Amino acid sequence: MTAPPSRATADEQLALLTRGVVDVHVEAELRERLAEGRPLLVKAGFDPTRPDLHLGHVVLLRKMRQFQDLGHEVVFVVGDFTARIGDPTGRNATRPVPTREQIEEGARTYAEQAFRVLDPARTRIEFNGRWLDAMRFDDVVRLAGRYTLARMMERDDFRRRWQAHDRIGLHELLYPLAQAYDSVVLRCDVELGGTDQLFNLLVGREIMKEYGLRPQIVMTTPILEGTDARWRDGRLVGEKMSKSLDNWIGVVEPPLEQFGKLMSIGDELMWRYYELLSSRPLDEVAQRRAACAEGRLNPRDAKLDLAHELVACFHGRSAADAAREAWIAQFSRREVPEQLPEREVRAGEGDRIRLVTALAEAGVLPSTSEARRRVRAGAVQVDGLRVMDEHATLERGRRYVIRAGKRDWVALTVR
RNA sequence: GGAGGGUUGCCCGAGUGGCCAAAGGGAGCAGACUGUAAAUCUGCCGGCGAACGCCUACGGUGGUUCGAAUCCACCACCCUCCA
Repeated sequence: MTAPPSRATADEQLALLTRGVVDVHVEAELRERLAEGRPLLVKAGFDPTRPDLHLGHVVLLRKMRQFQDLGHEVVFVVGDFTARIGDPTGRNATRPVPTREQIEEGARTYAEQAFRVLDPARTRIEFNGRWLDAMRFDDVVRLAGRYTLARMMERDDFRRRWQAHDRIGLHELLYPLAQAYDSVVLRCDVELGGTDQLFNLLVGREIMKEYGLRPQIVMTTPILEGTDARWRDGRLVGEKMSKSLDNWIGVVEPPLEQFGKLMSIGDELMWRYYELLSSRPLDEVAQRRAACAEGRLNPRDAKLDLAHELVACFHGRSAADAAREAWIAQFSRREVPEQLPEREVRAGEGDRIRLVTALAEAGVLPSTSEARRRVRAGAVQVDGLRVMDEHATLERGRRYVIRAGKRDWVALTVR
């Protein structure tokens, strides 16, 4: 991570903090506050119903970490209140409301993951239910009176739905206010969020002014593209990273898993990840990119460095070293992986078992049909020899090393 | 309250009584090539079975029929128009 230039000037800090940031409202105010030389209170909110942090969240967490390294204090606000009230978009109305225990559990694992990036010593965790639960209806009405419908309808999402005559629940108008109120209670200097949060963050500014406070500075970070983003017509095209789209890399996934996923992203996406996730200086990234374009640097090697840096961030340097070595051995040199899952299956009649049955029973592949397909496709090797016969059998008492596809390996003993 | 349209496999979407495990596309998987990148080509793409085949599947339930994704009834949900 970034080394703490403890005595950085306001301008030096500003340069660092605005890297990879889409919007700053208002930059002059940020410089002003940095110049005050005191630790600023920096807030970011998280939804505790999705307790799996991935690289998309890391973009924001890294920005928070930068603030910490410069001596500022970060508040990690868990939106437990919002989670209990329900889904703000009203889209999945049937989604079960999580229990208190689930939310607390989610928040706990959330923090645990976040601390792979954040500095625990400079992080405060707050549940917004602490103050929102205590509000009475008249408090809410008074809060609502501080904002207007016209301003609320400036939000893209609301305006579009209004024009399309789609349903907009009145409670939805309250969510931005609740989030803004968090800032009032905490007296934030800065609030961070993804670009999709811009509107809500700006409401925070307005409401703070209404309460006679200095408005928070708002900074937004880009939404990270998922691992399946591709280069089309001269630009990067892809959905945002999310677990449900299965284009994610989790913060707590095993090192080799992370390493492998990073190595299989497209080249263009690599530069995006370099920019938003790496702590290498931007001009160095630019140099590497140019070197790749001119053929002086193999993009694969640039990707190896990126994967190593990120895995080291989440799991430590030695785990990253091991992951890199294992990856090169298995996928570049095509060797048998060092750590094979050991499985056992029972032989049937004649002291034998069919290969396809064994693969399914051992849980290597989801079904014998899938195993059959792979065998027919020539994807299966037993002890280094390709097996194309779907009727092939294995013998009792032996241990086989089986490859059932690019990444499905097993050491299988027949009992 | 009235009229009409829709609900198909992971997604989109064709299919209006047997030839439908269901066209086509996308995604995905595997193989070749390679840098486990992209692009490209090939194959696969519900489950079980050595195999003839069997089972499950076209919103839900029930019915008509030798036979239904396709026809009928009721129910649920979504959309459009009228009031």
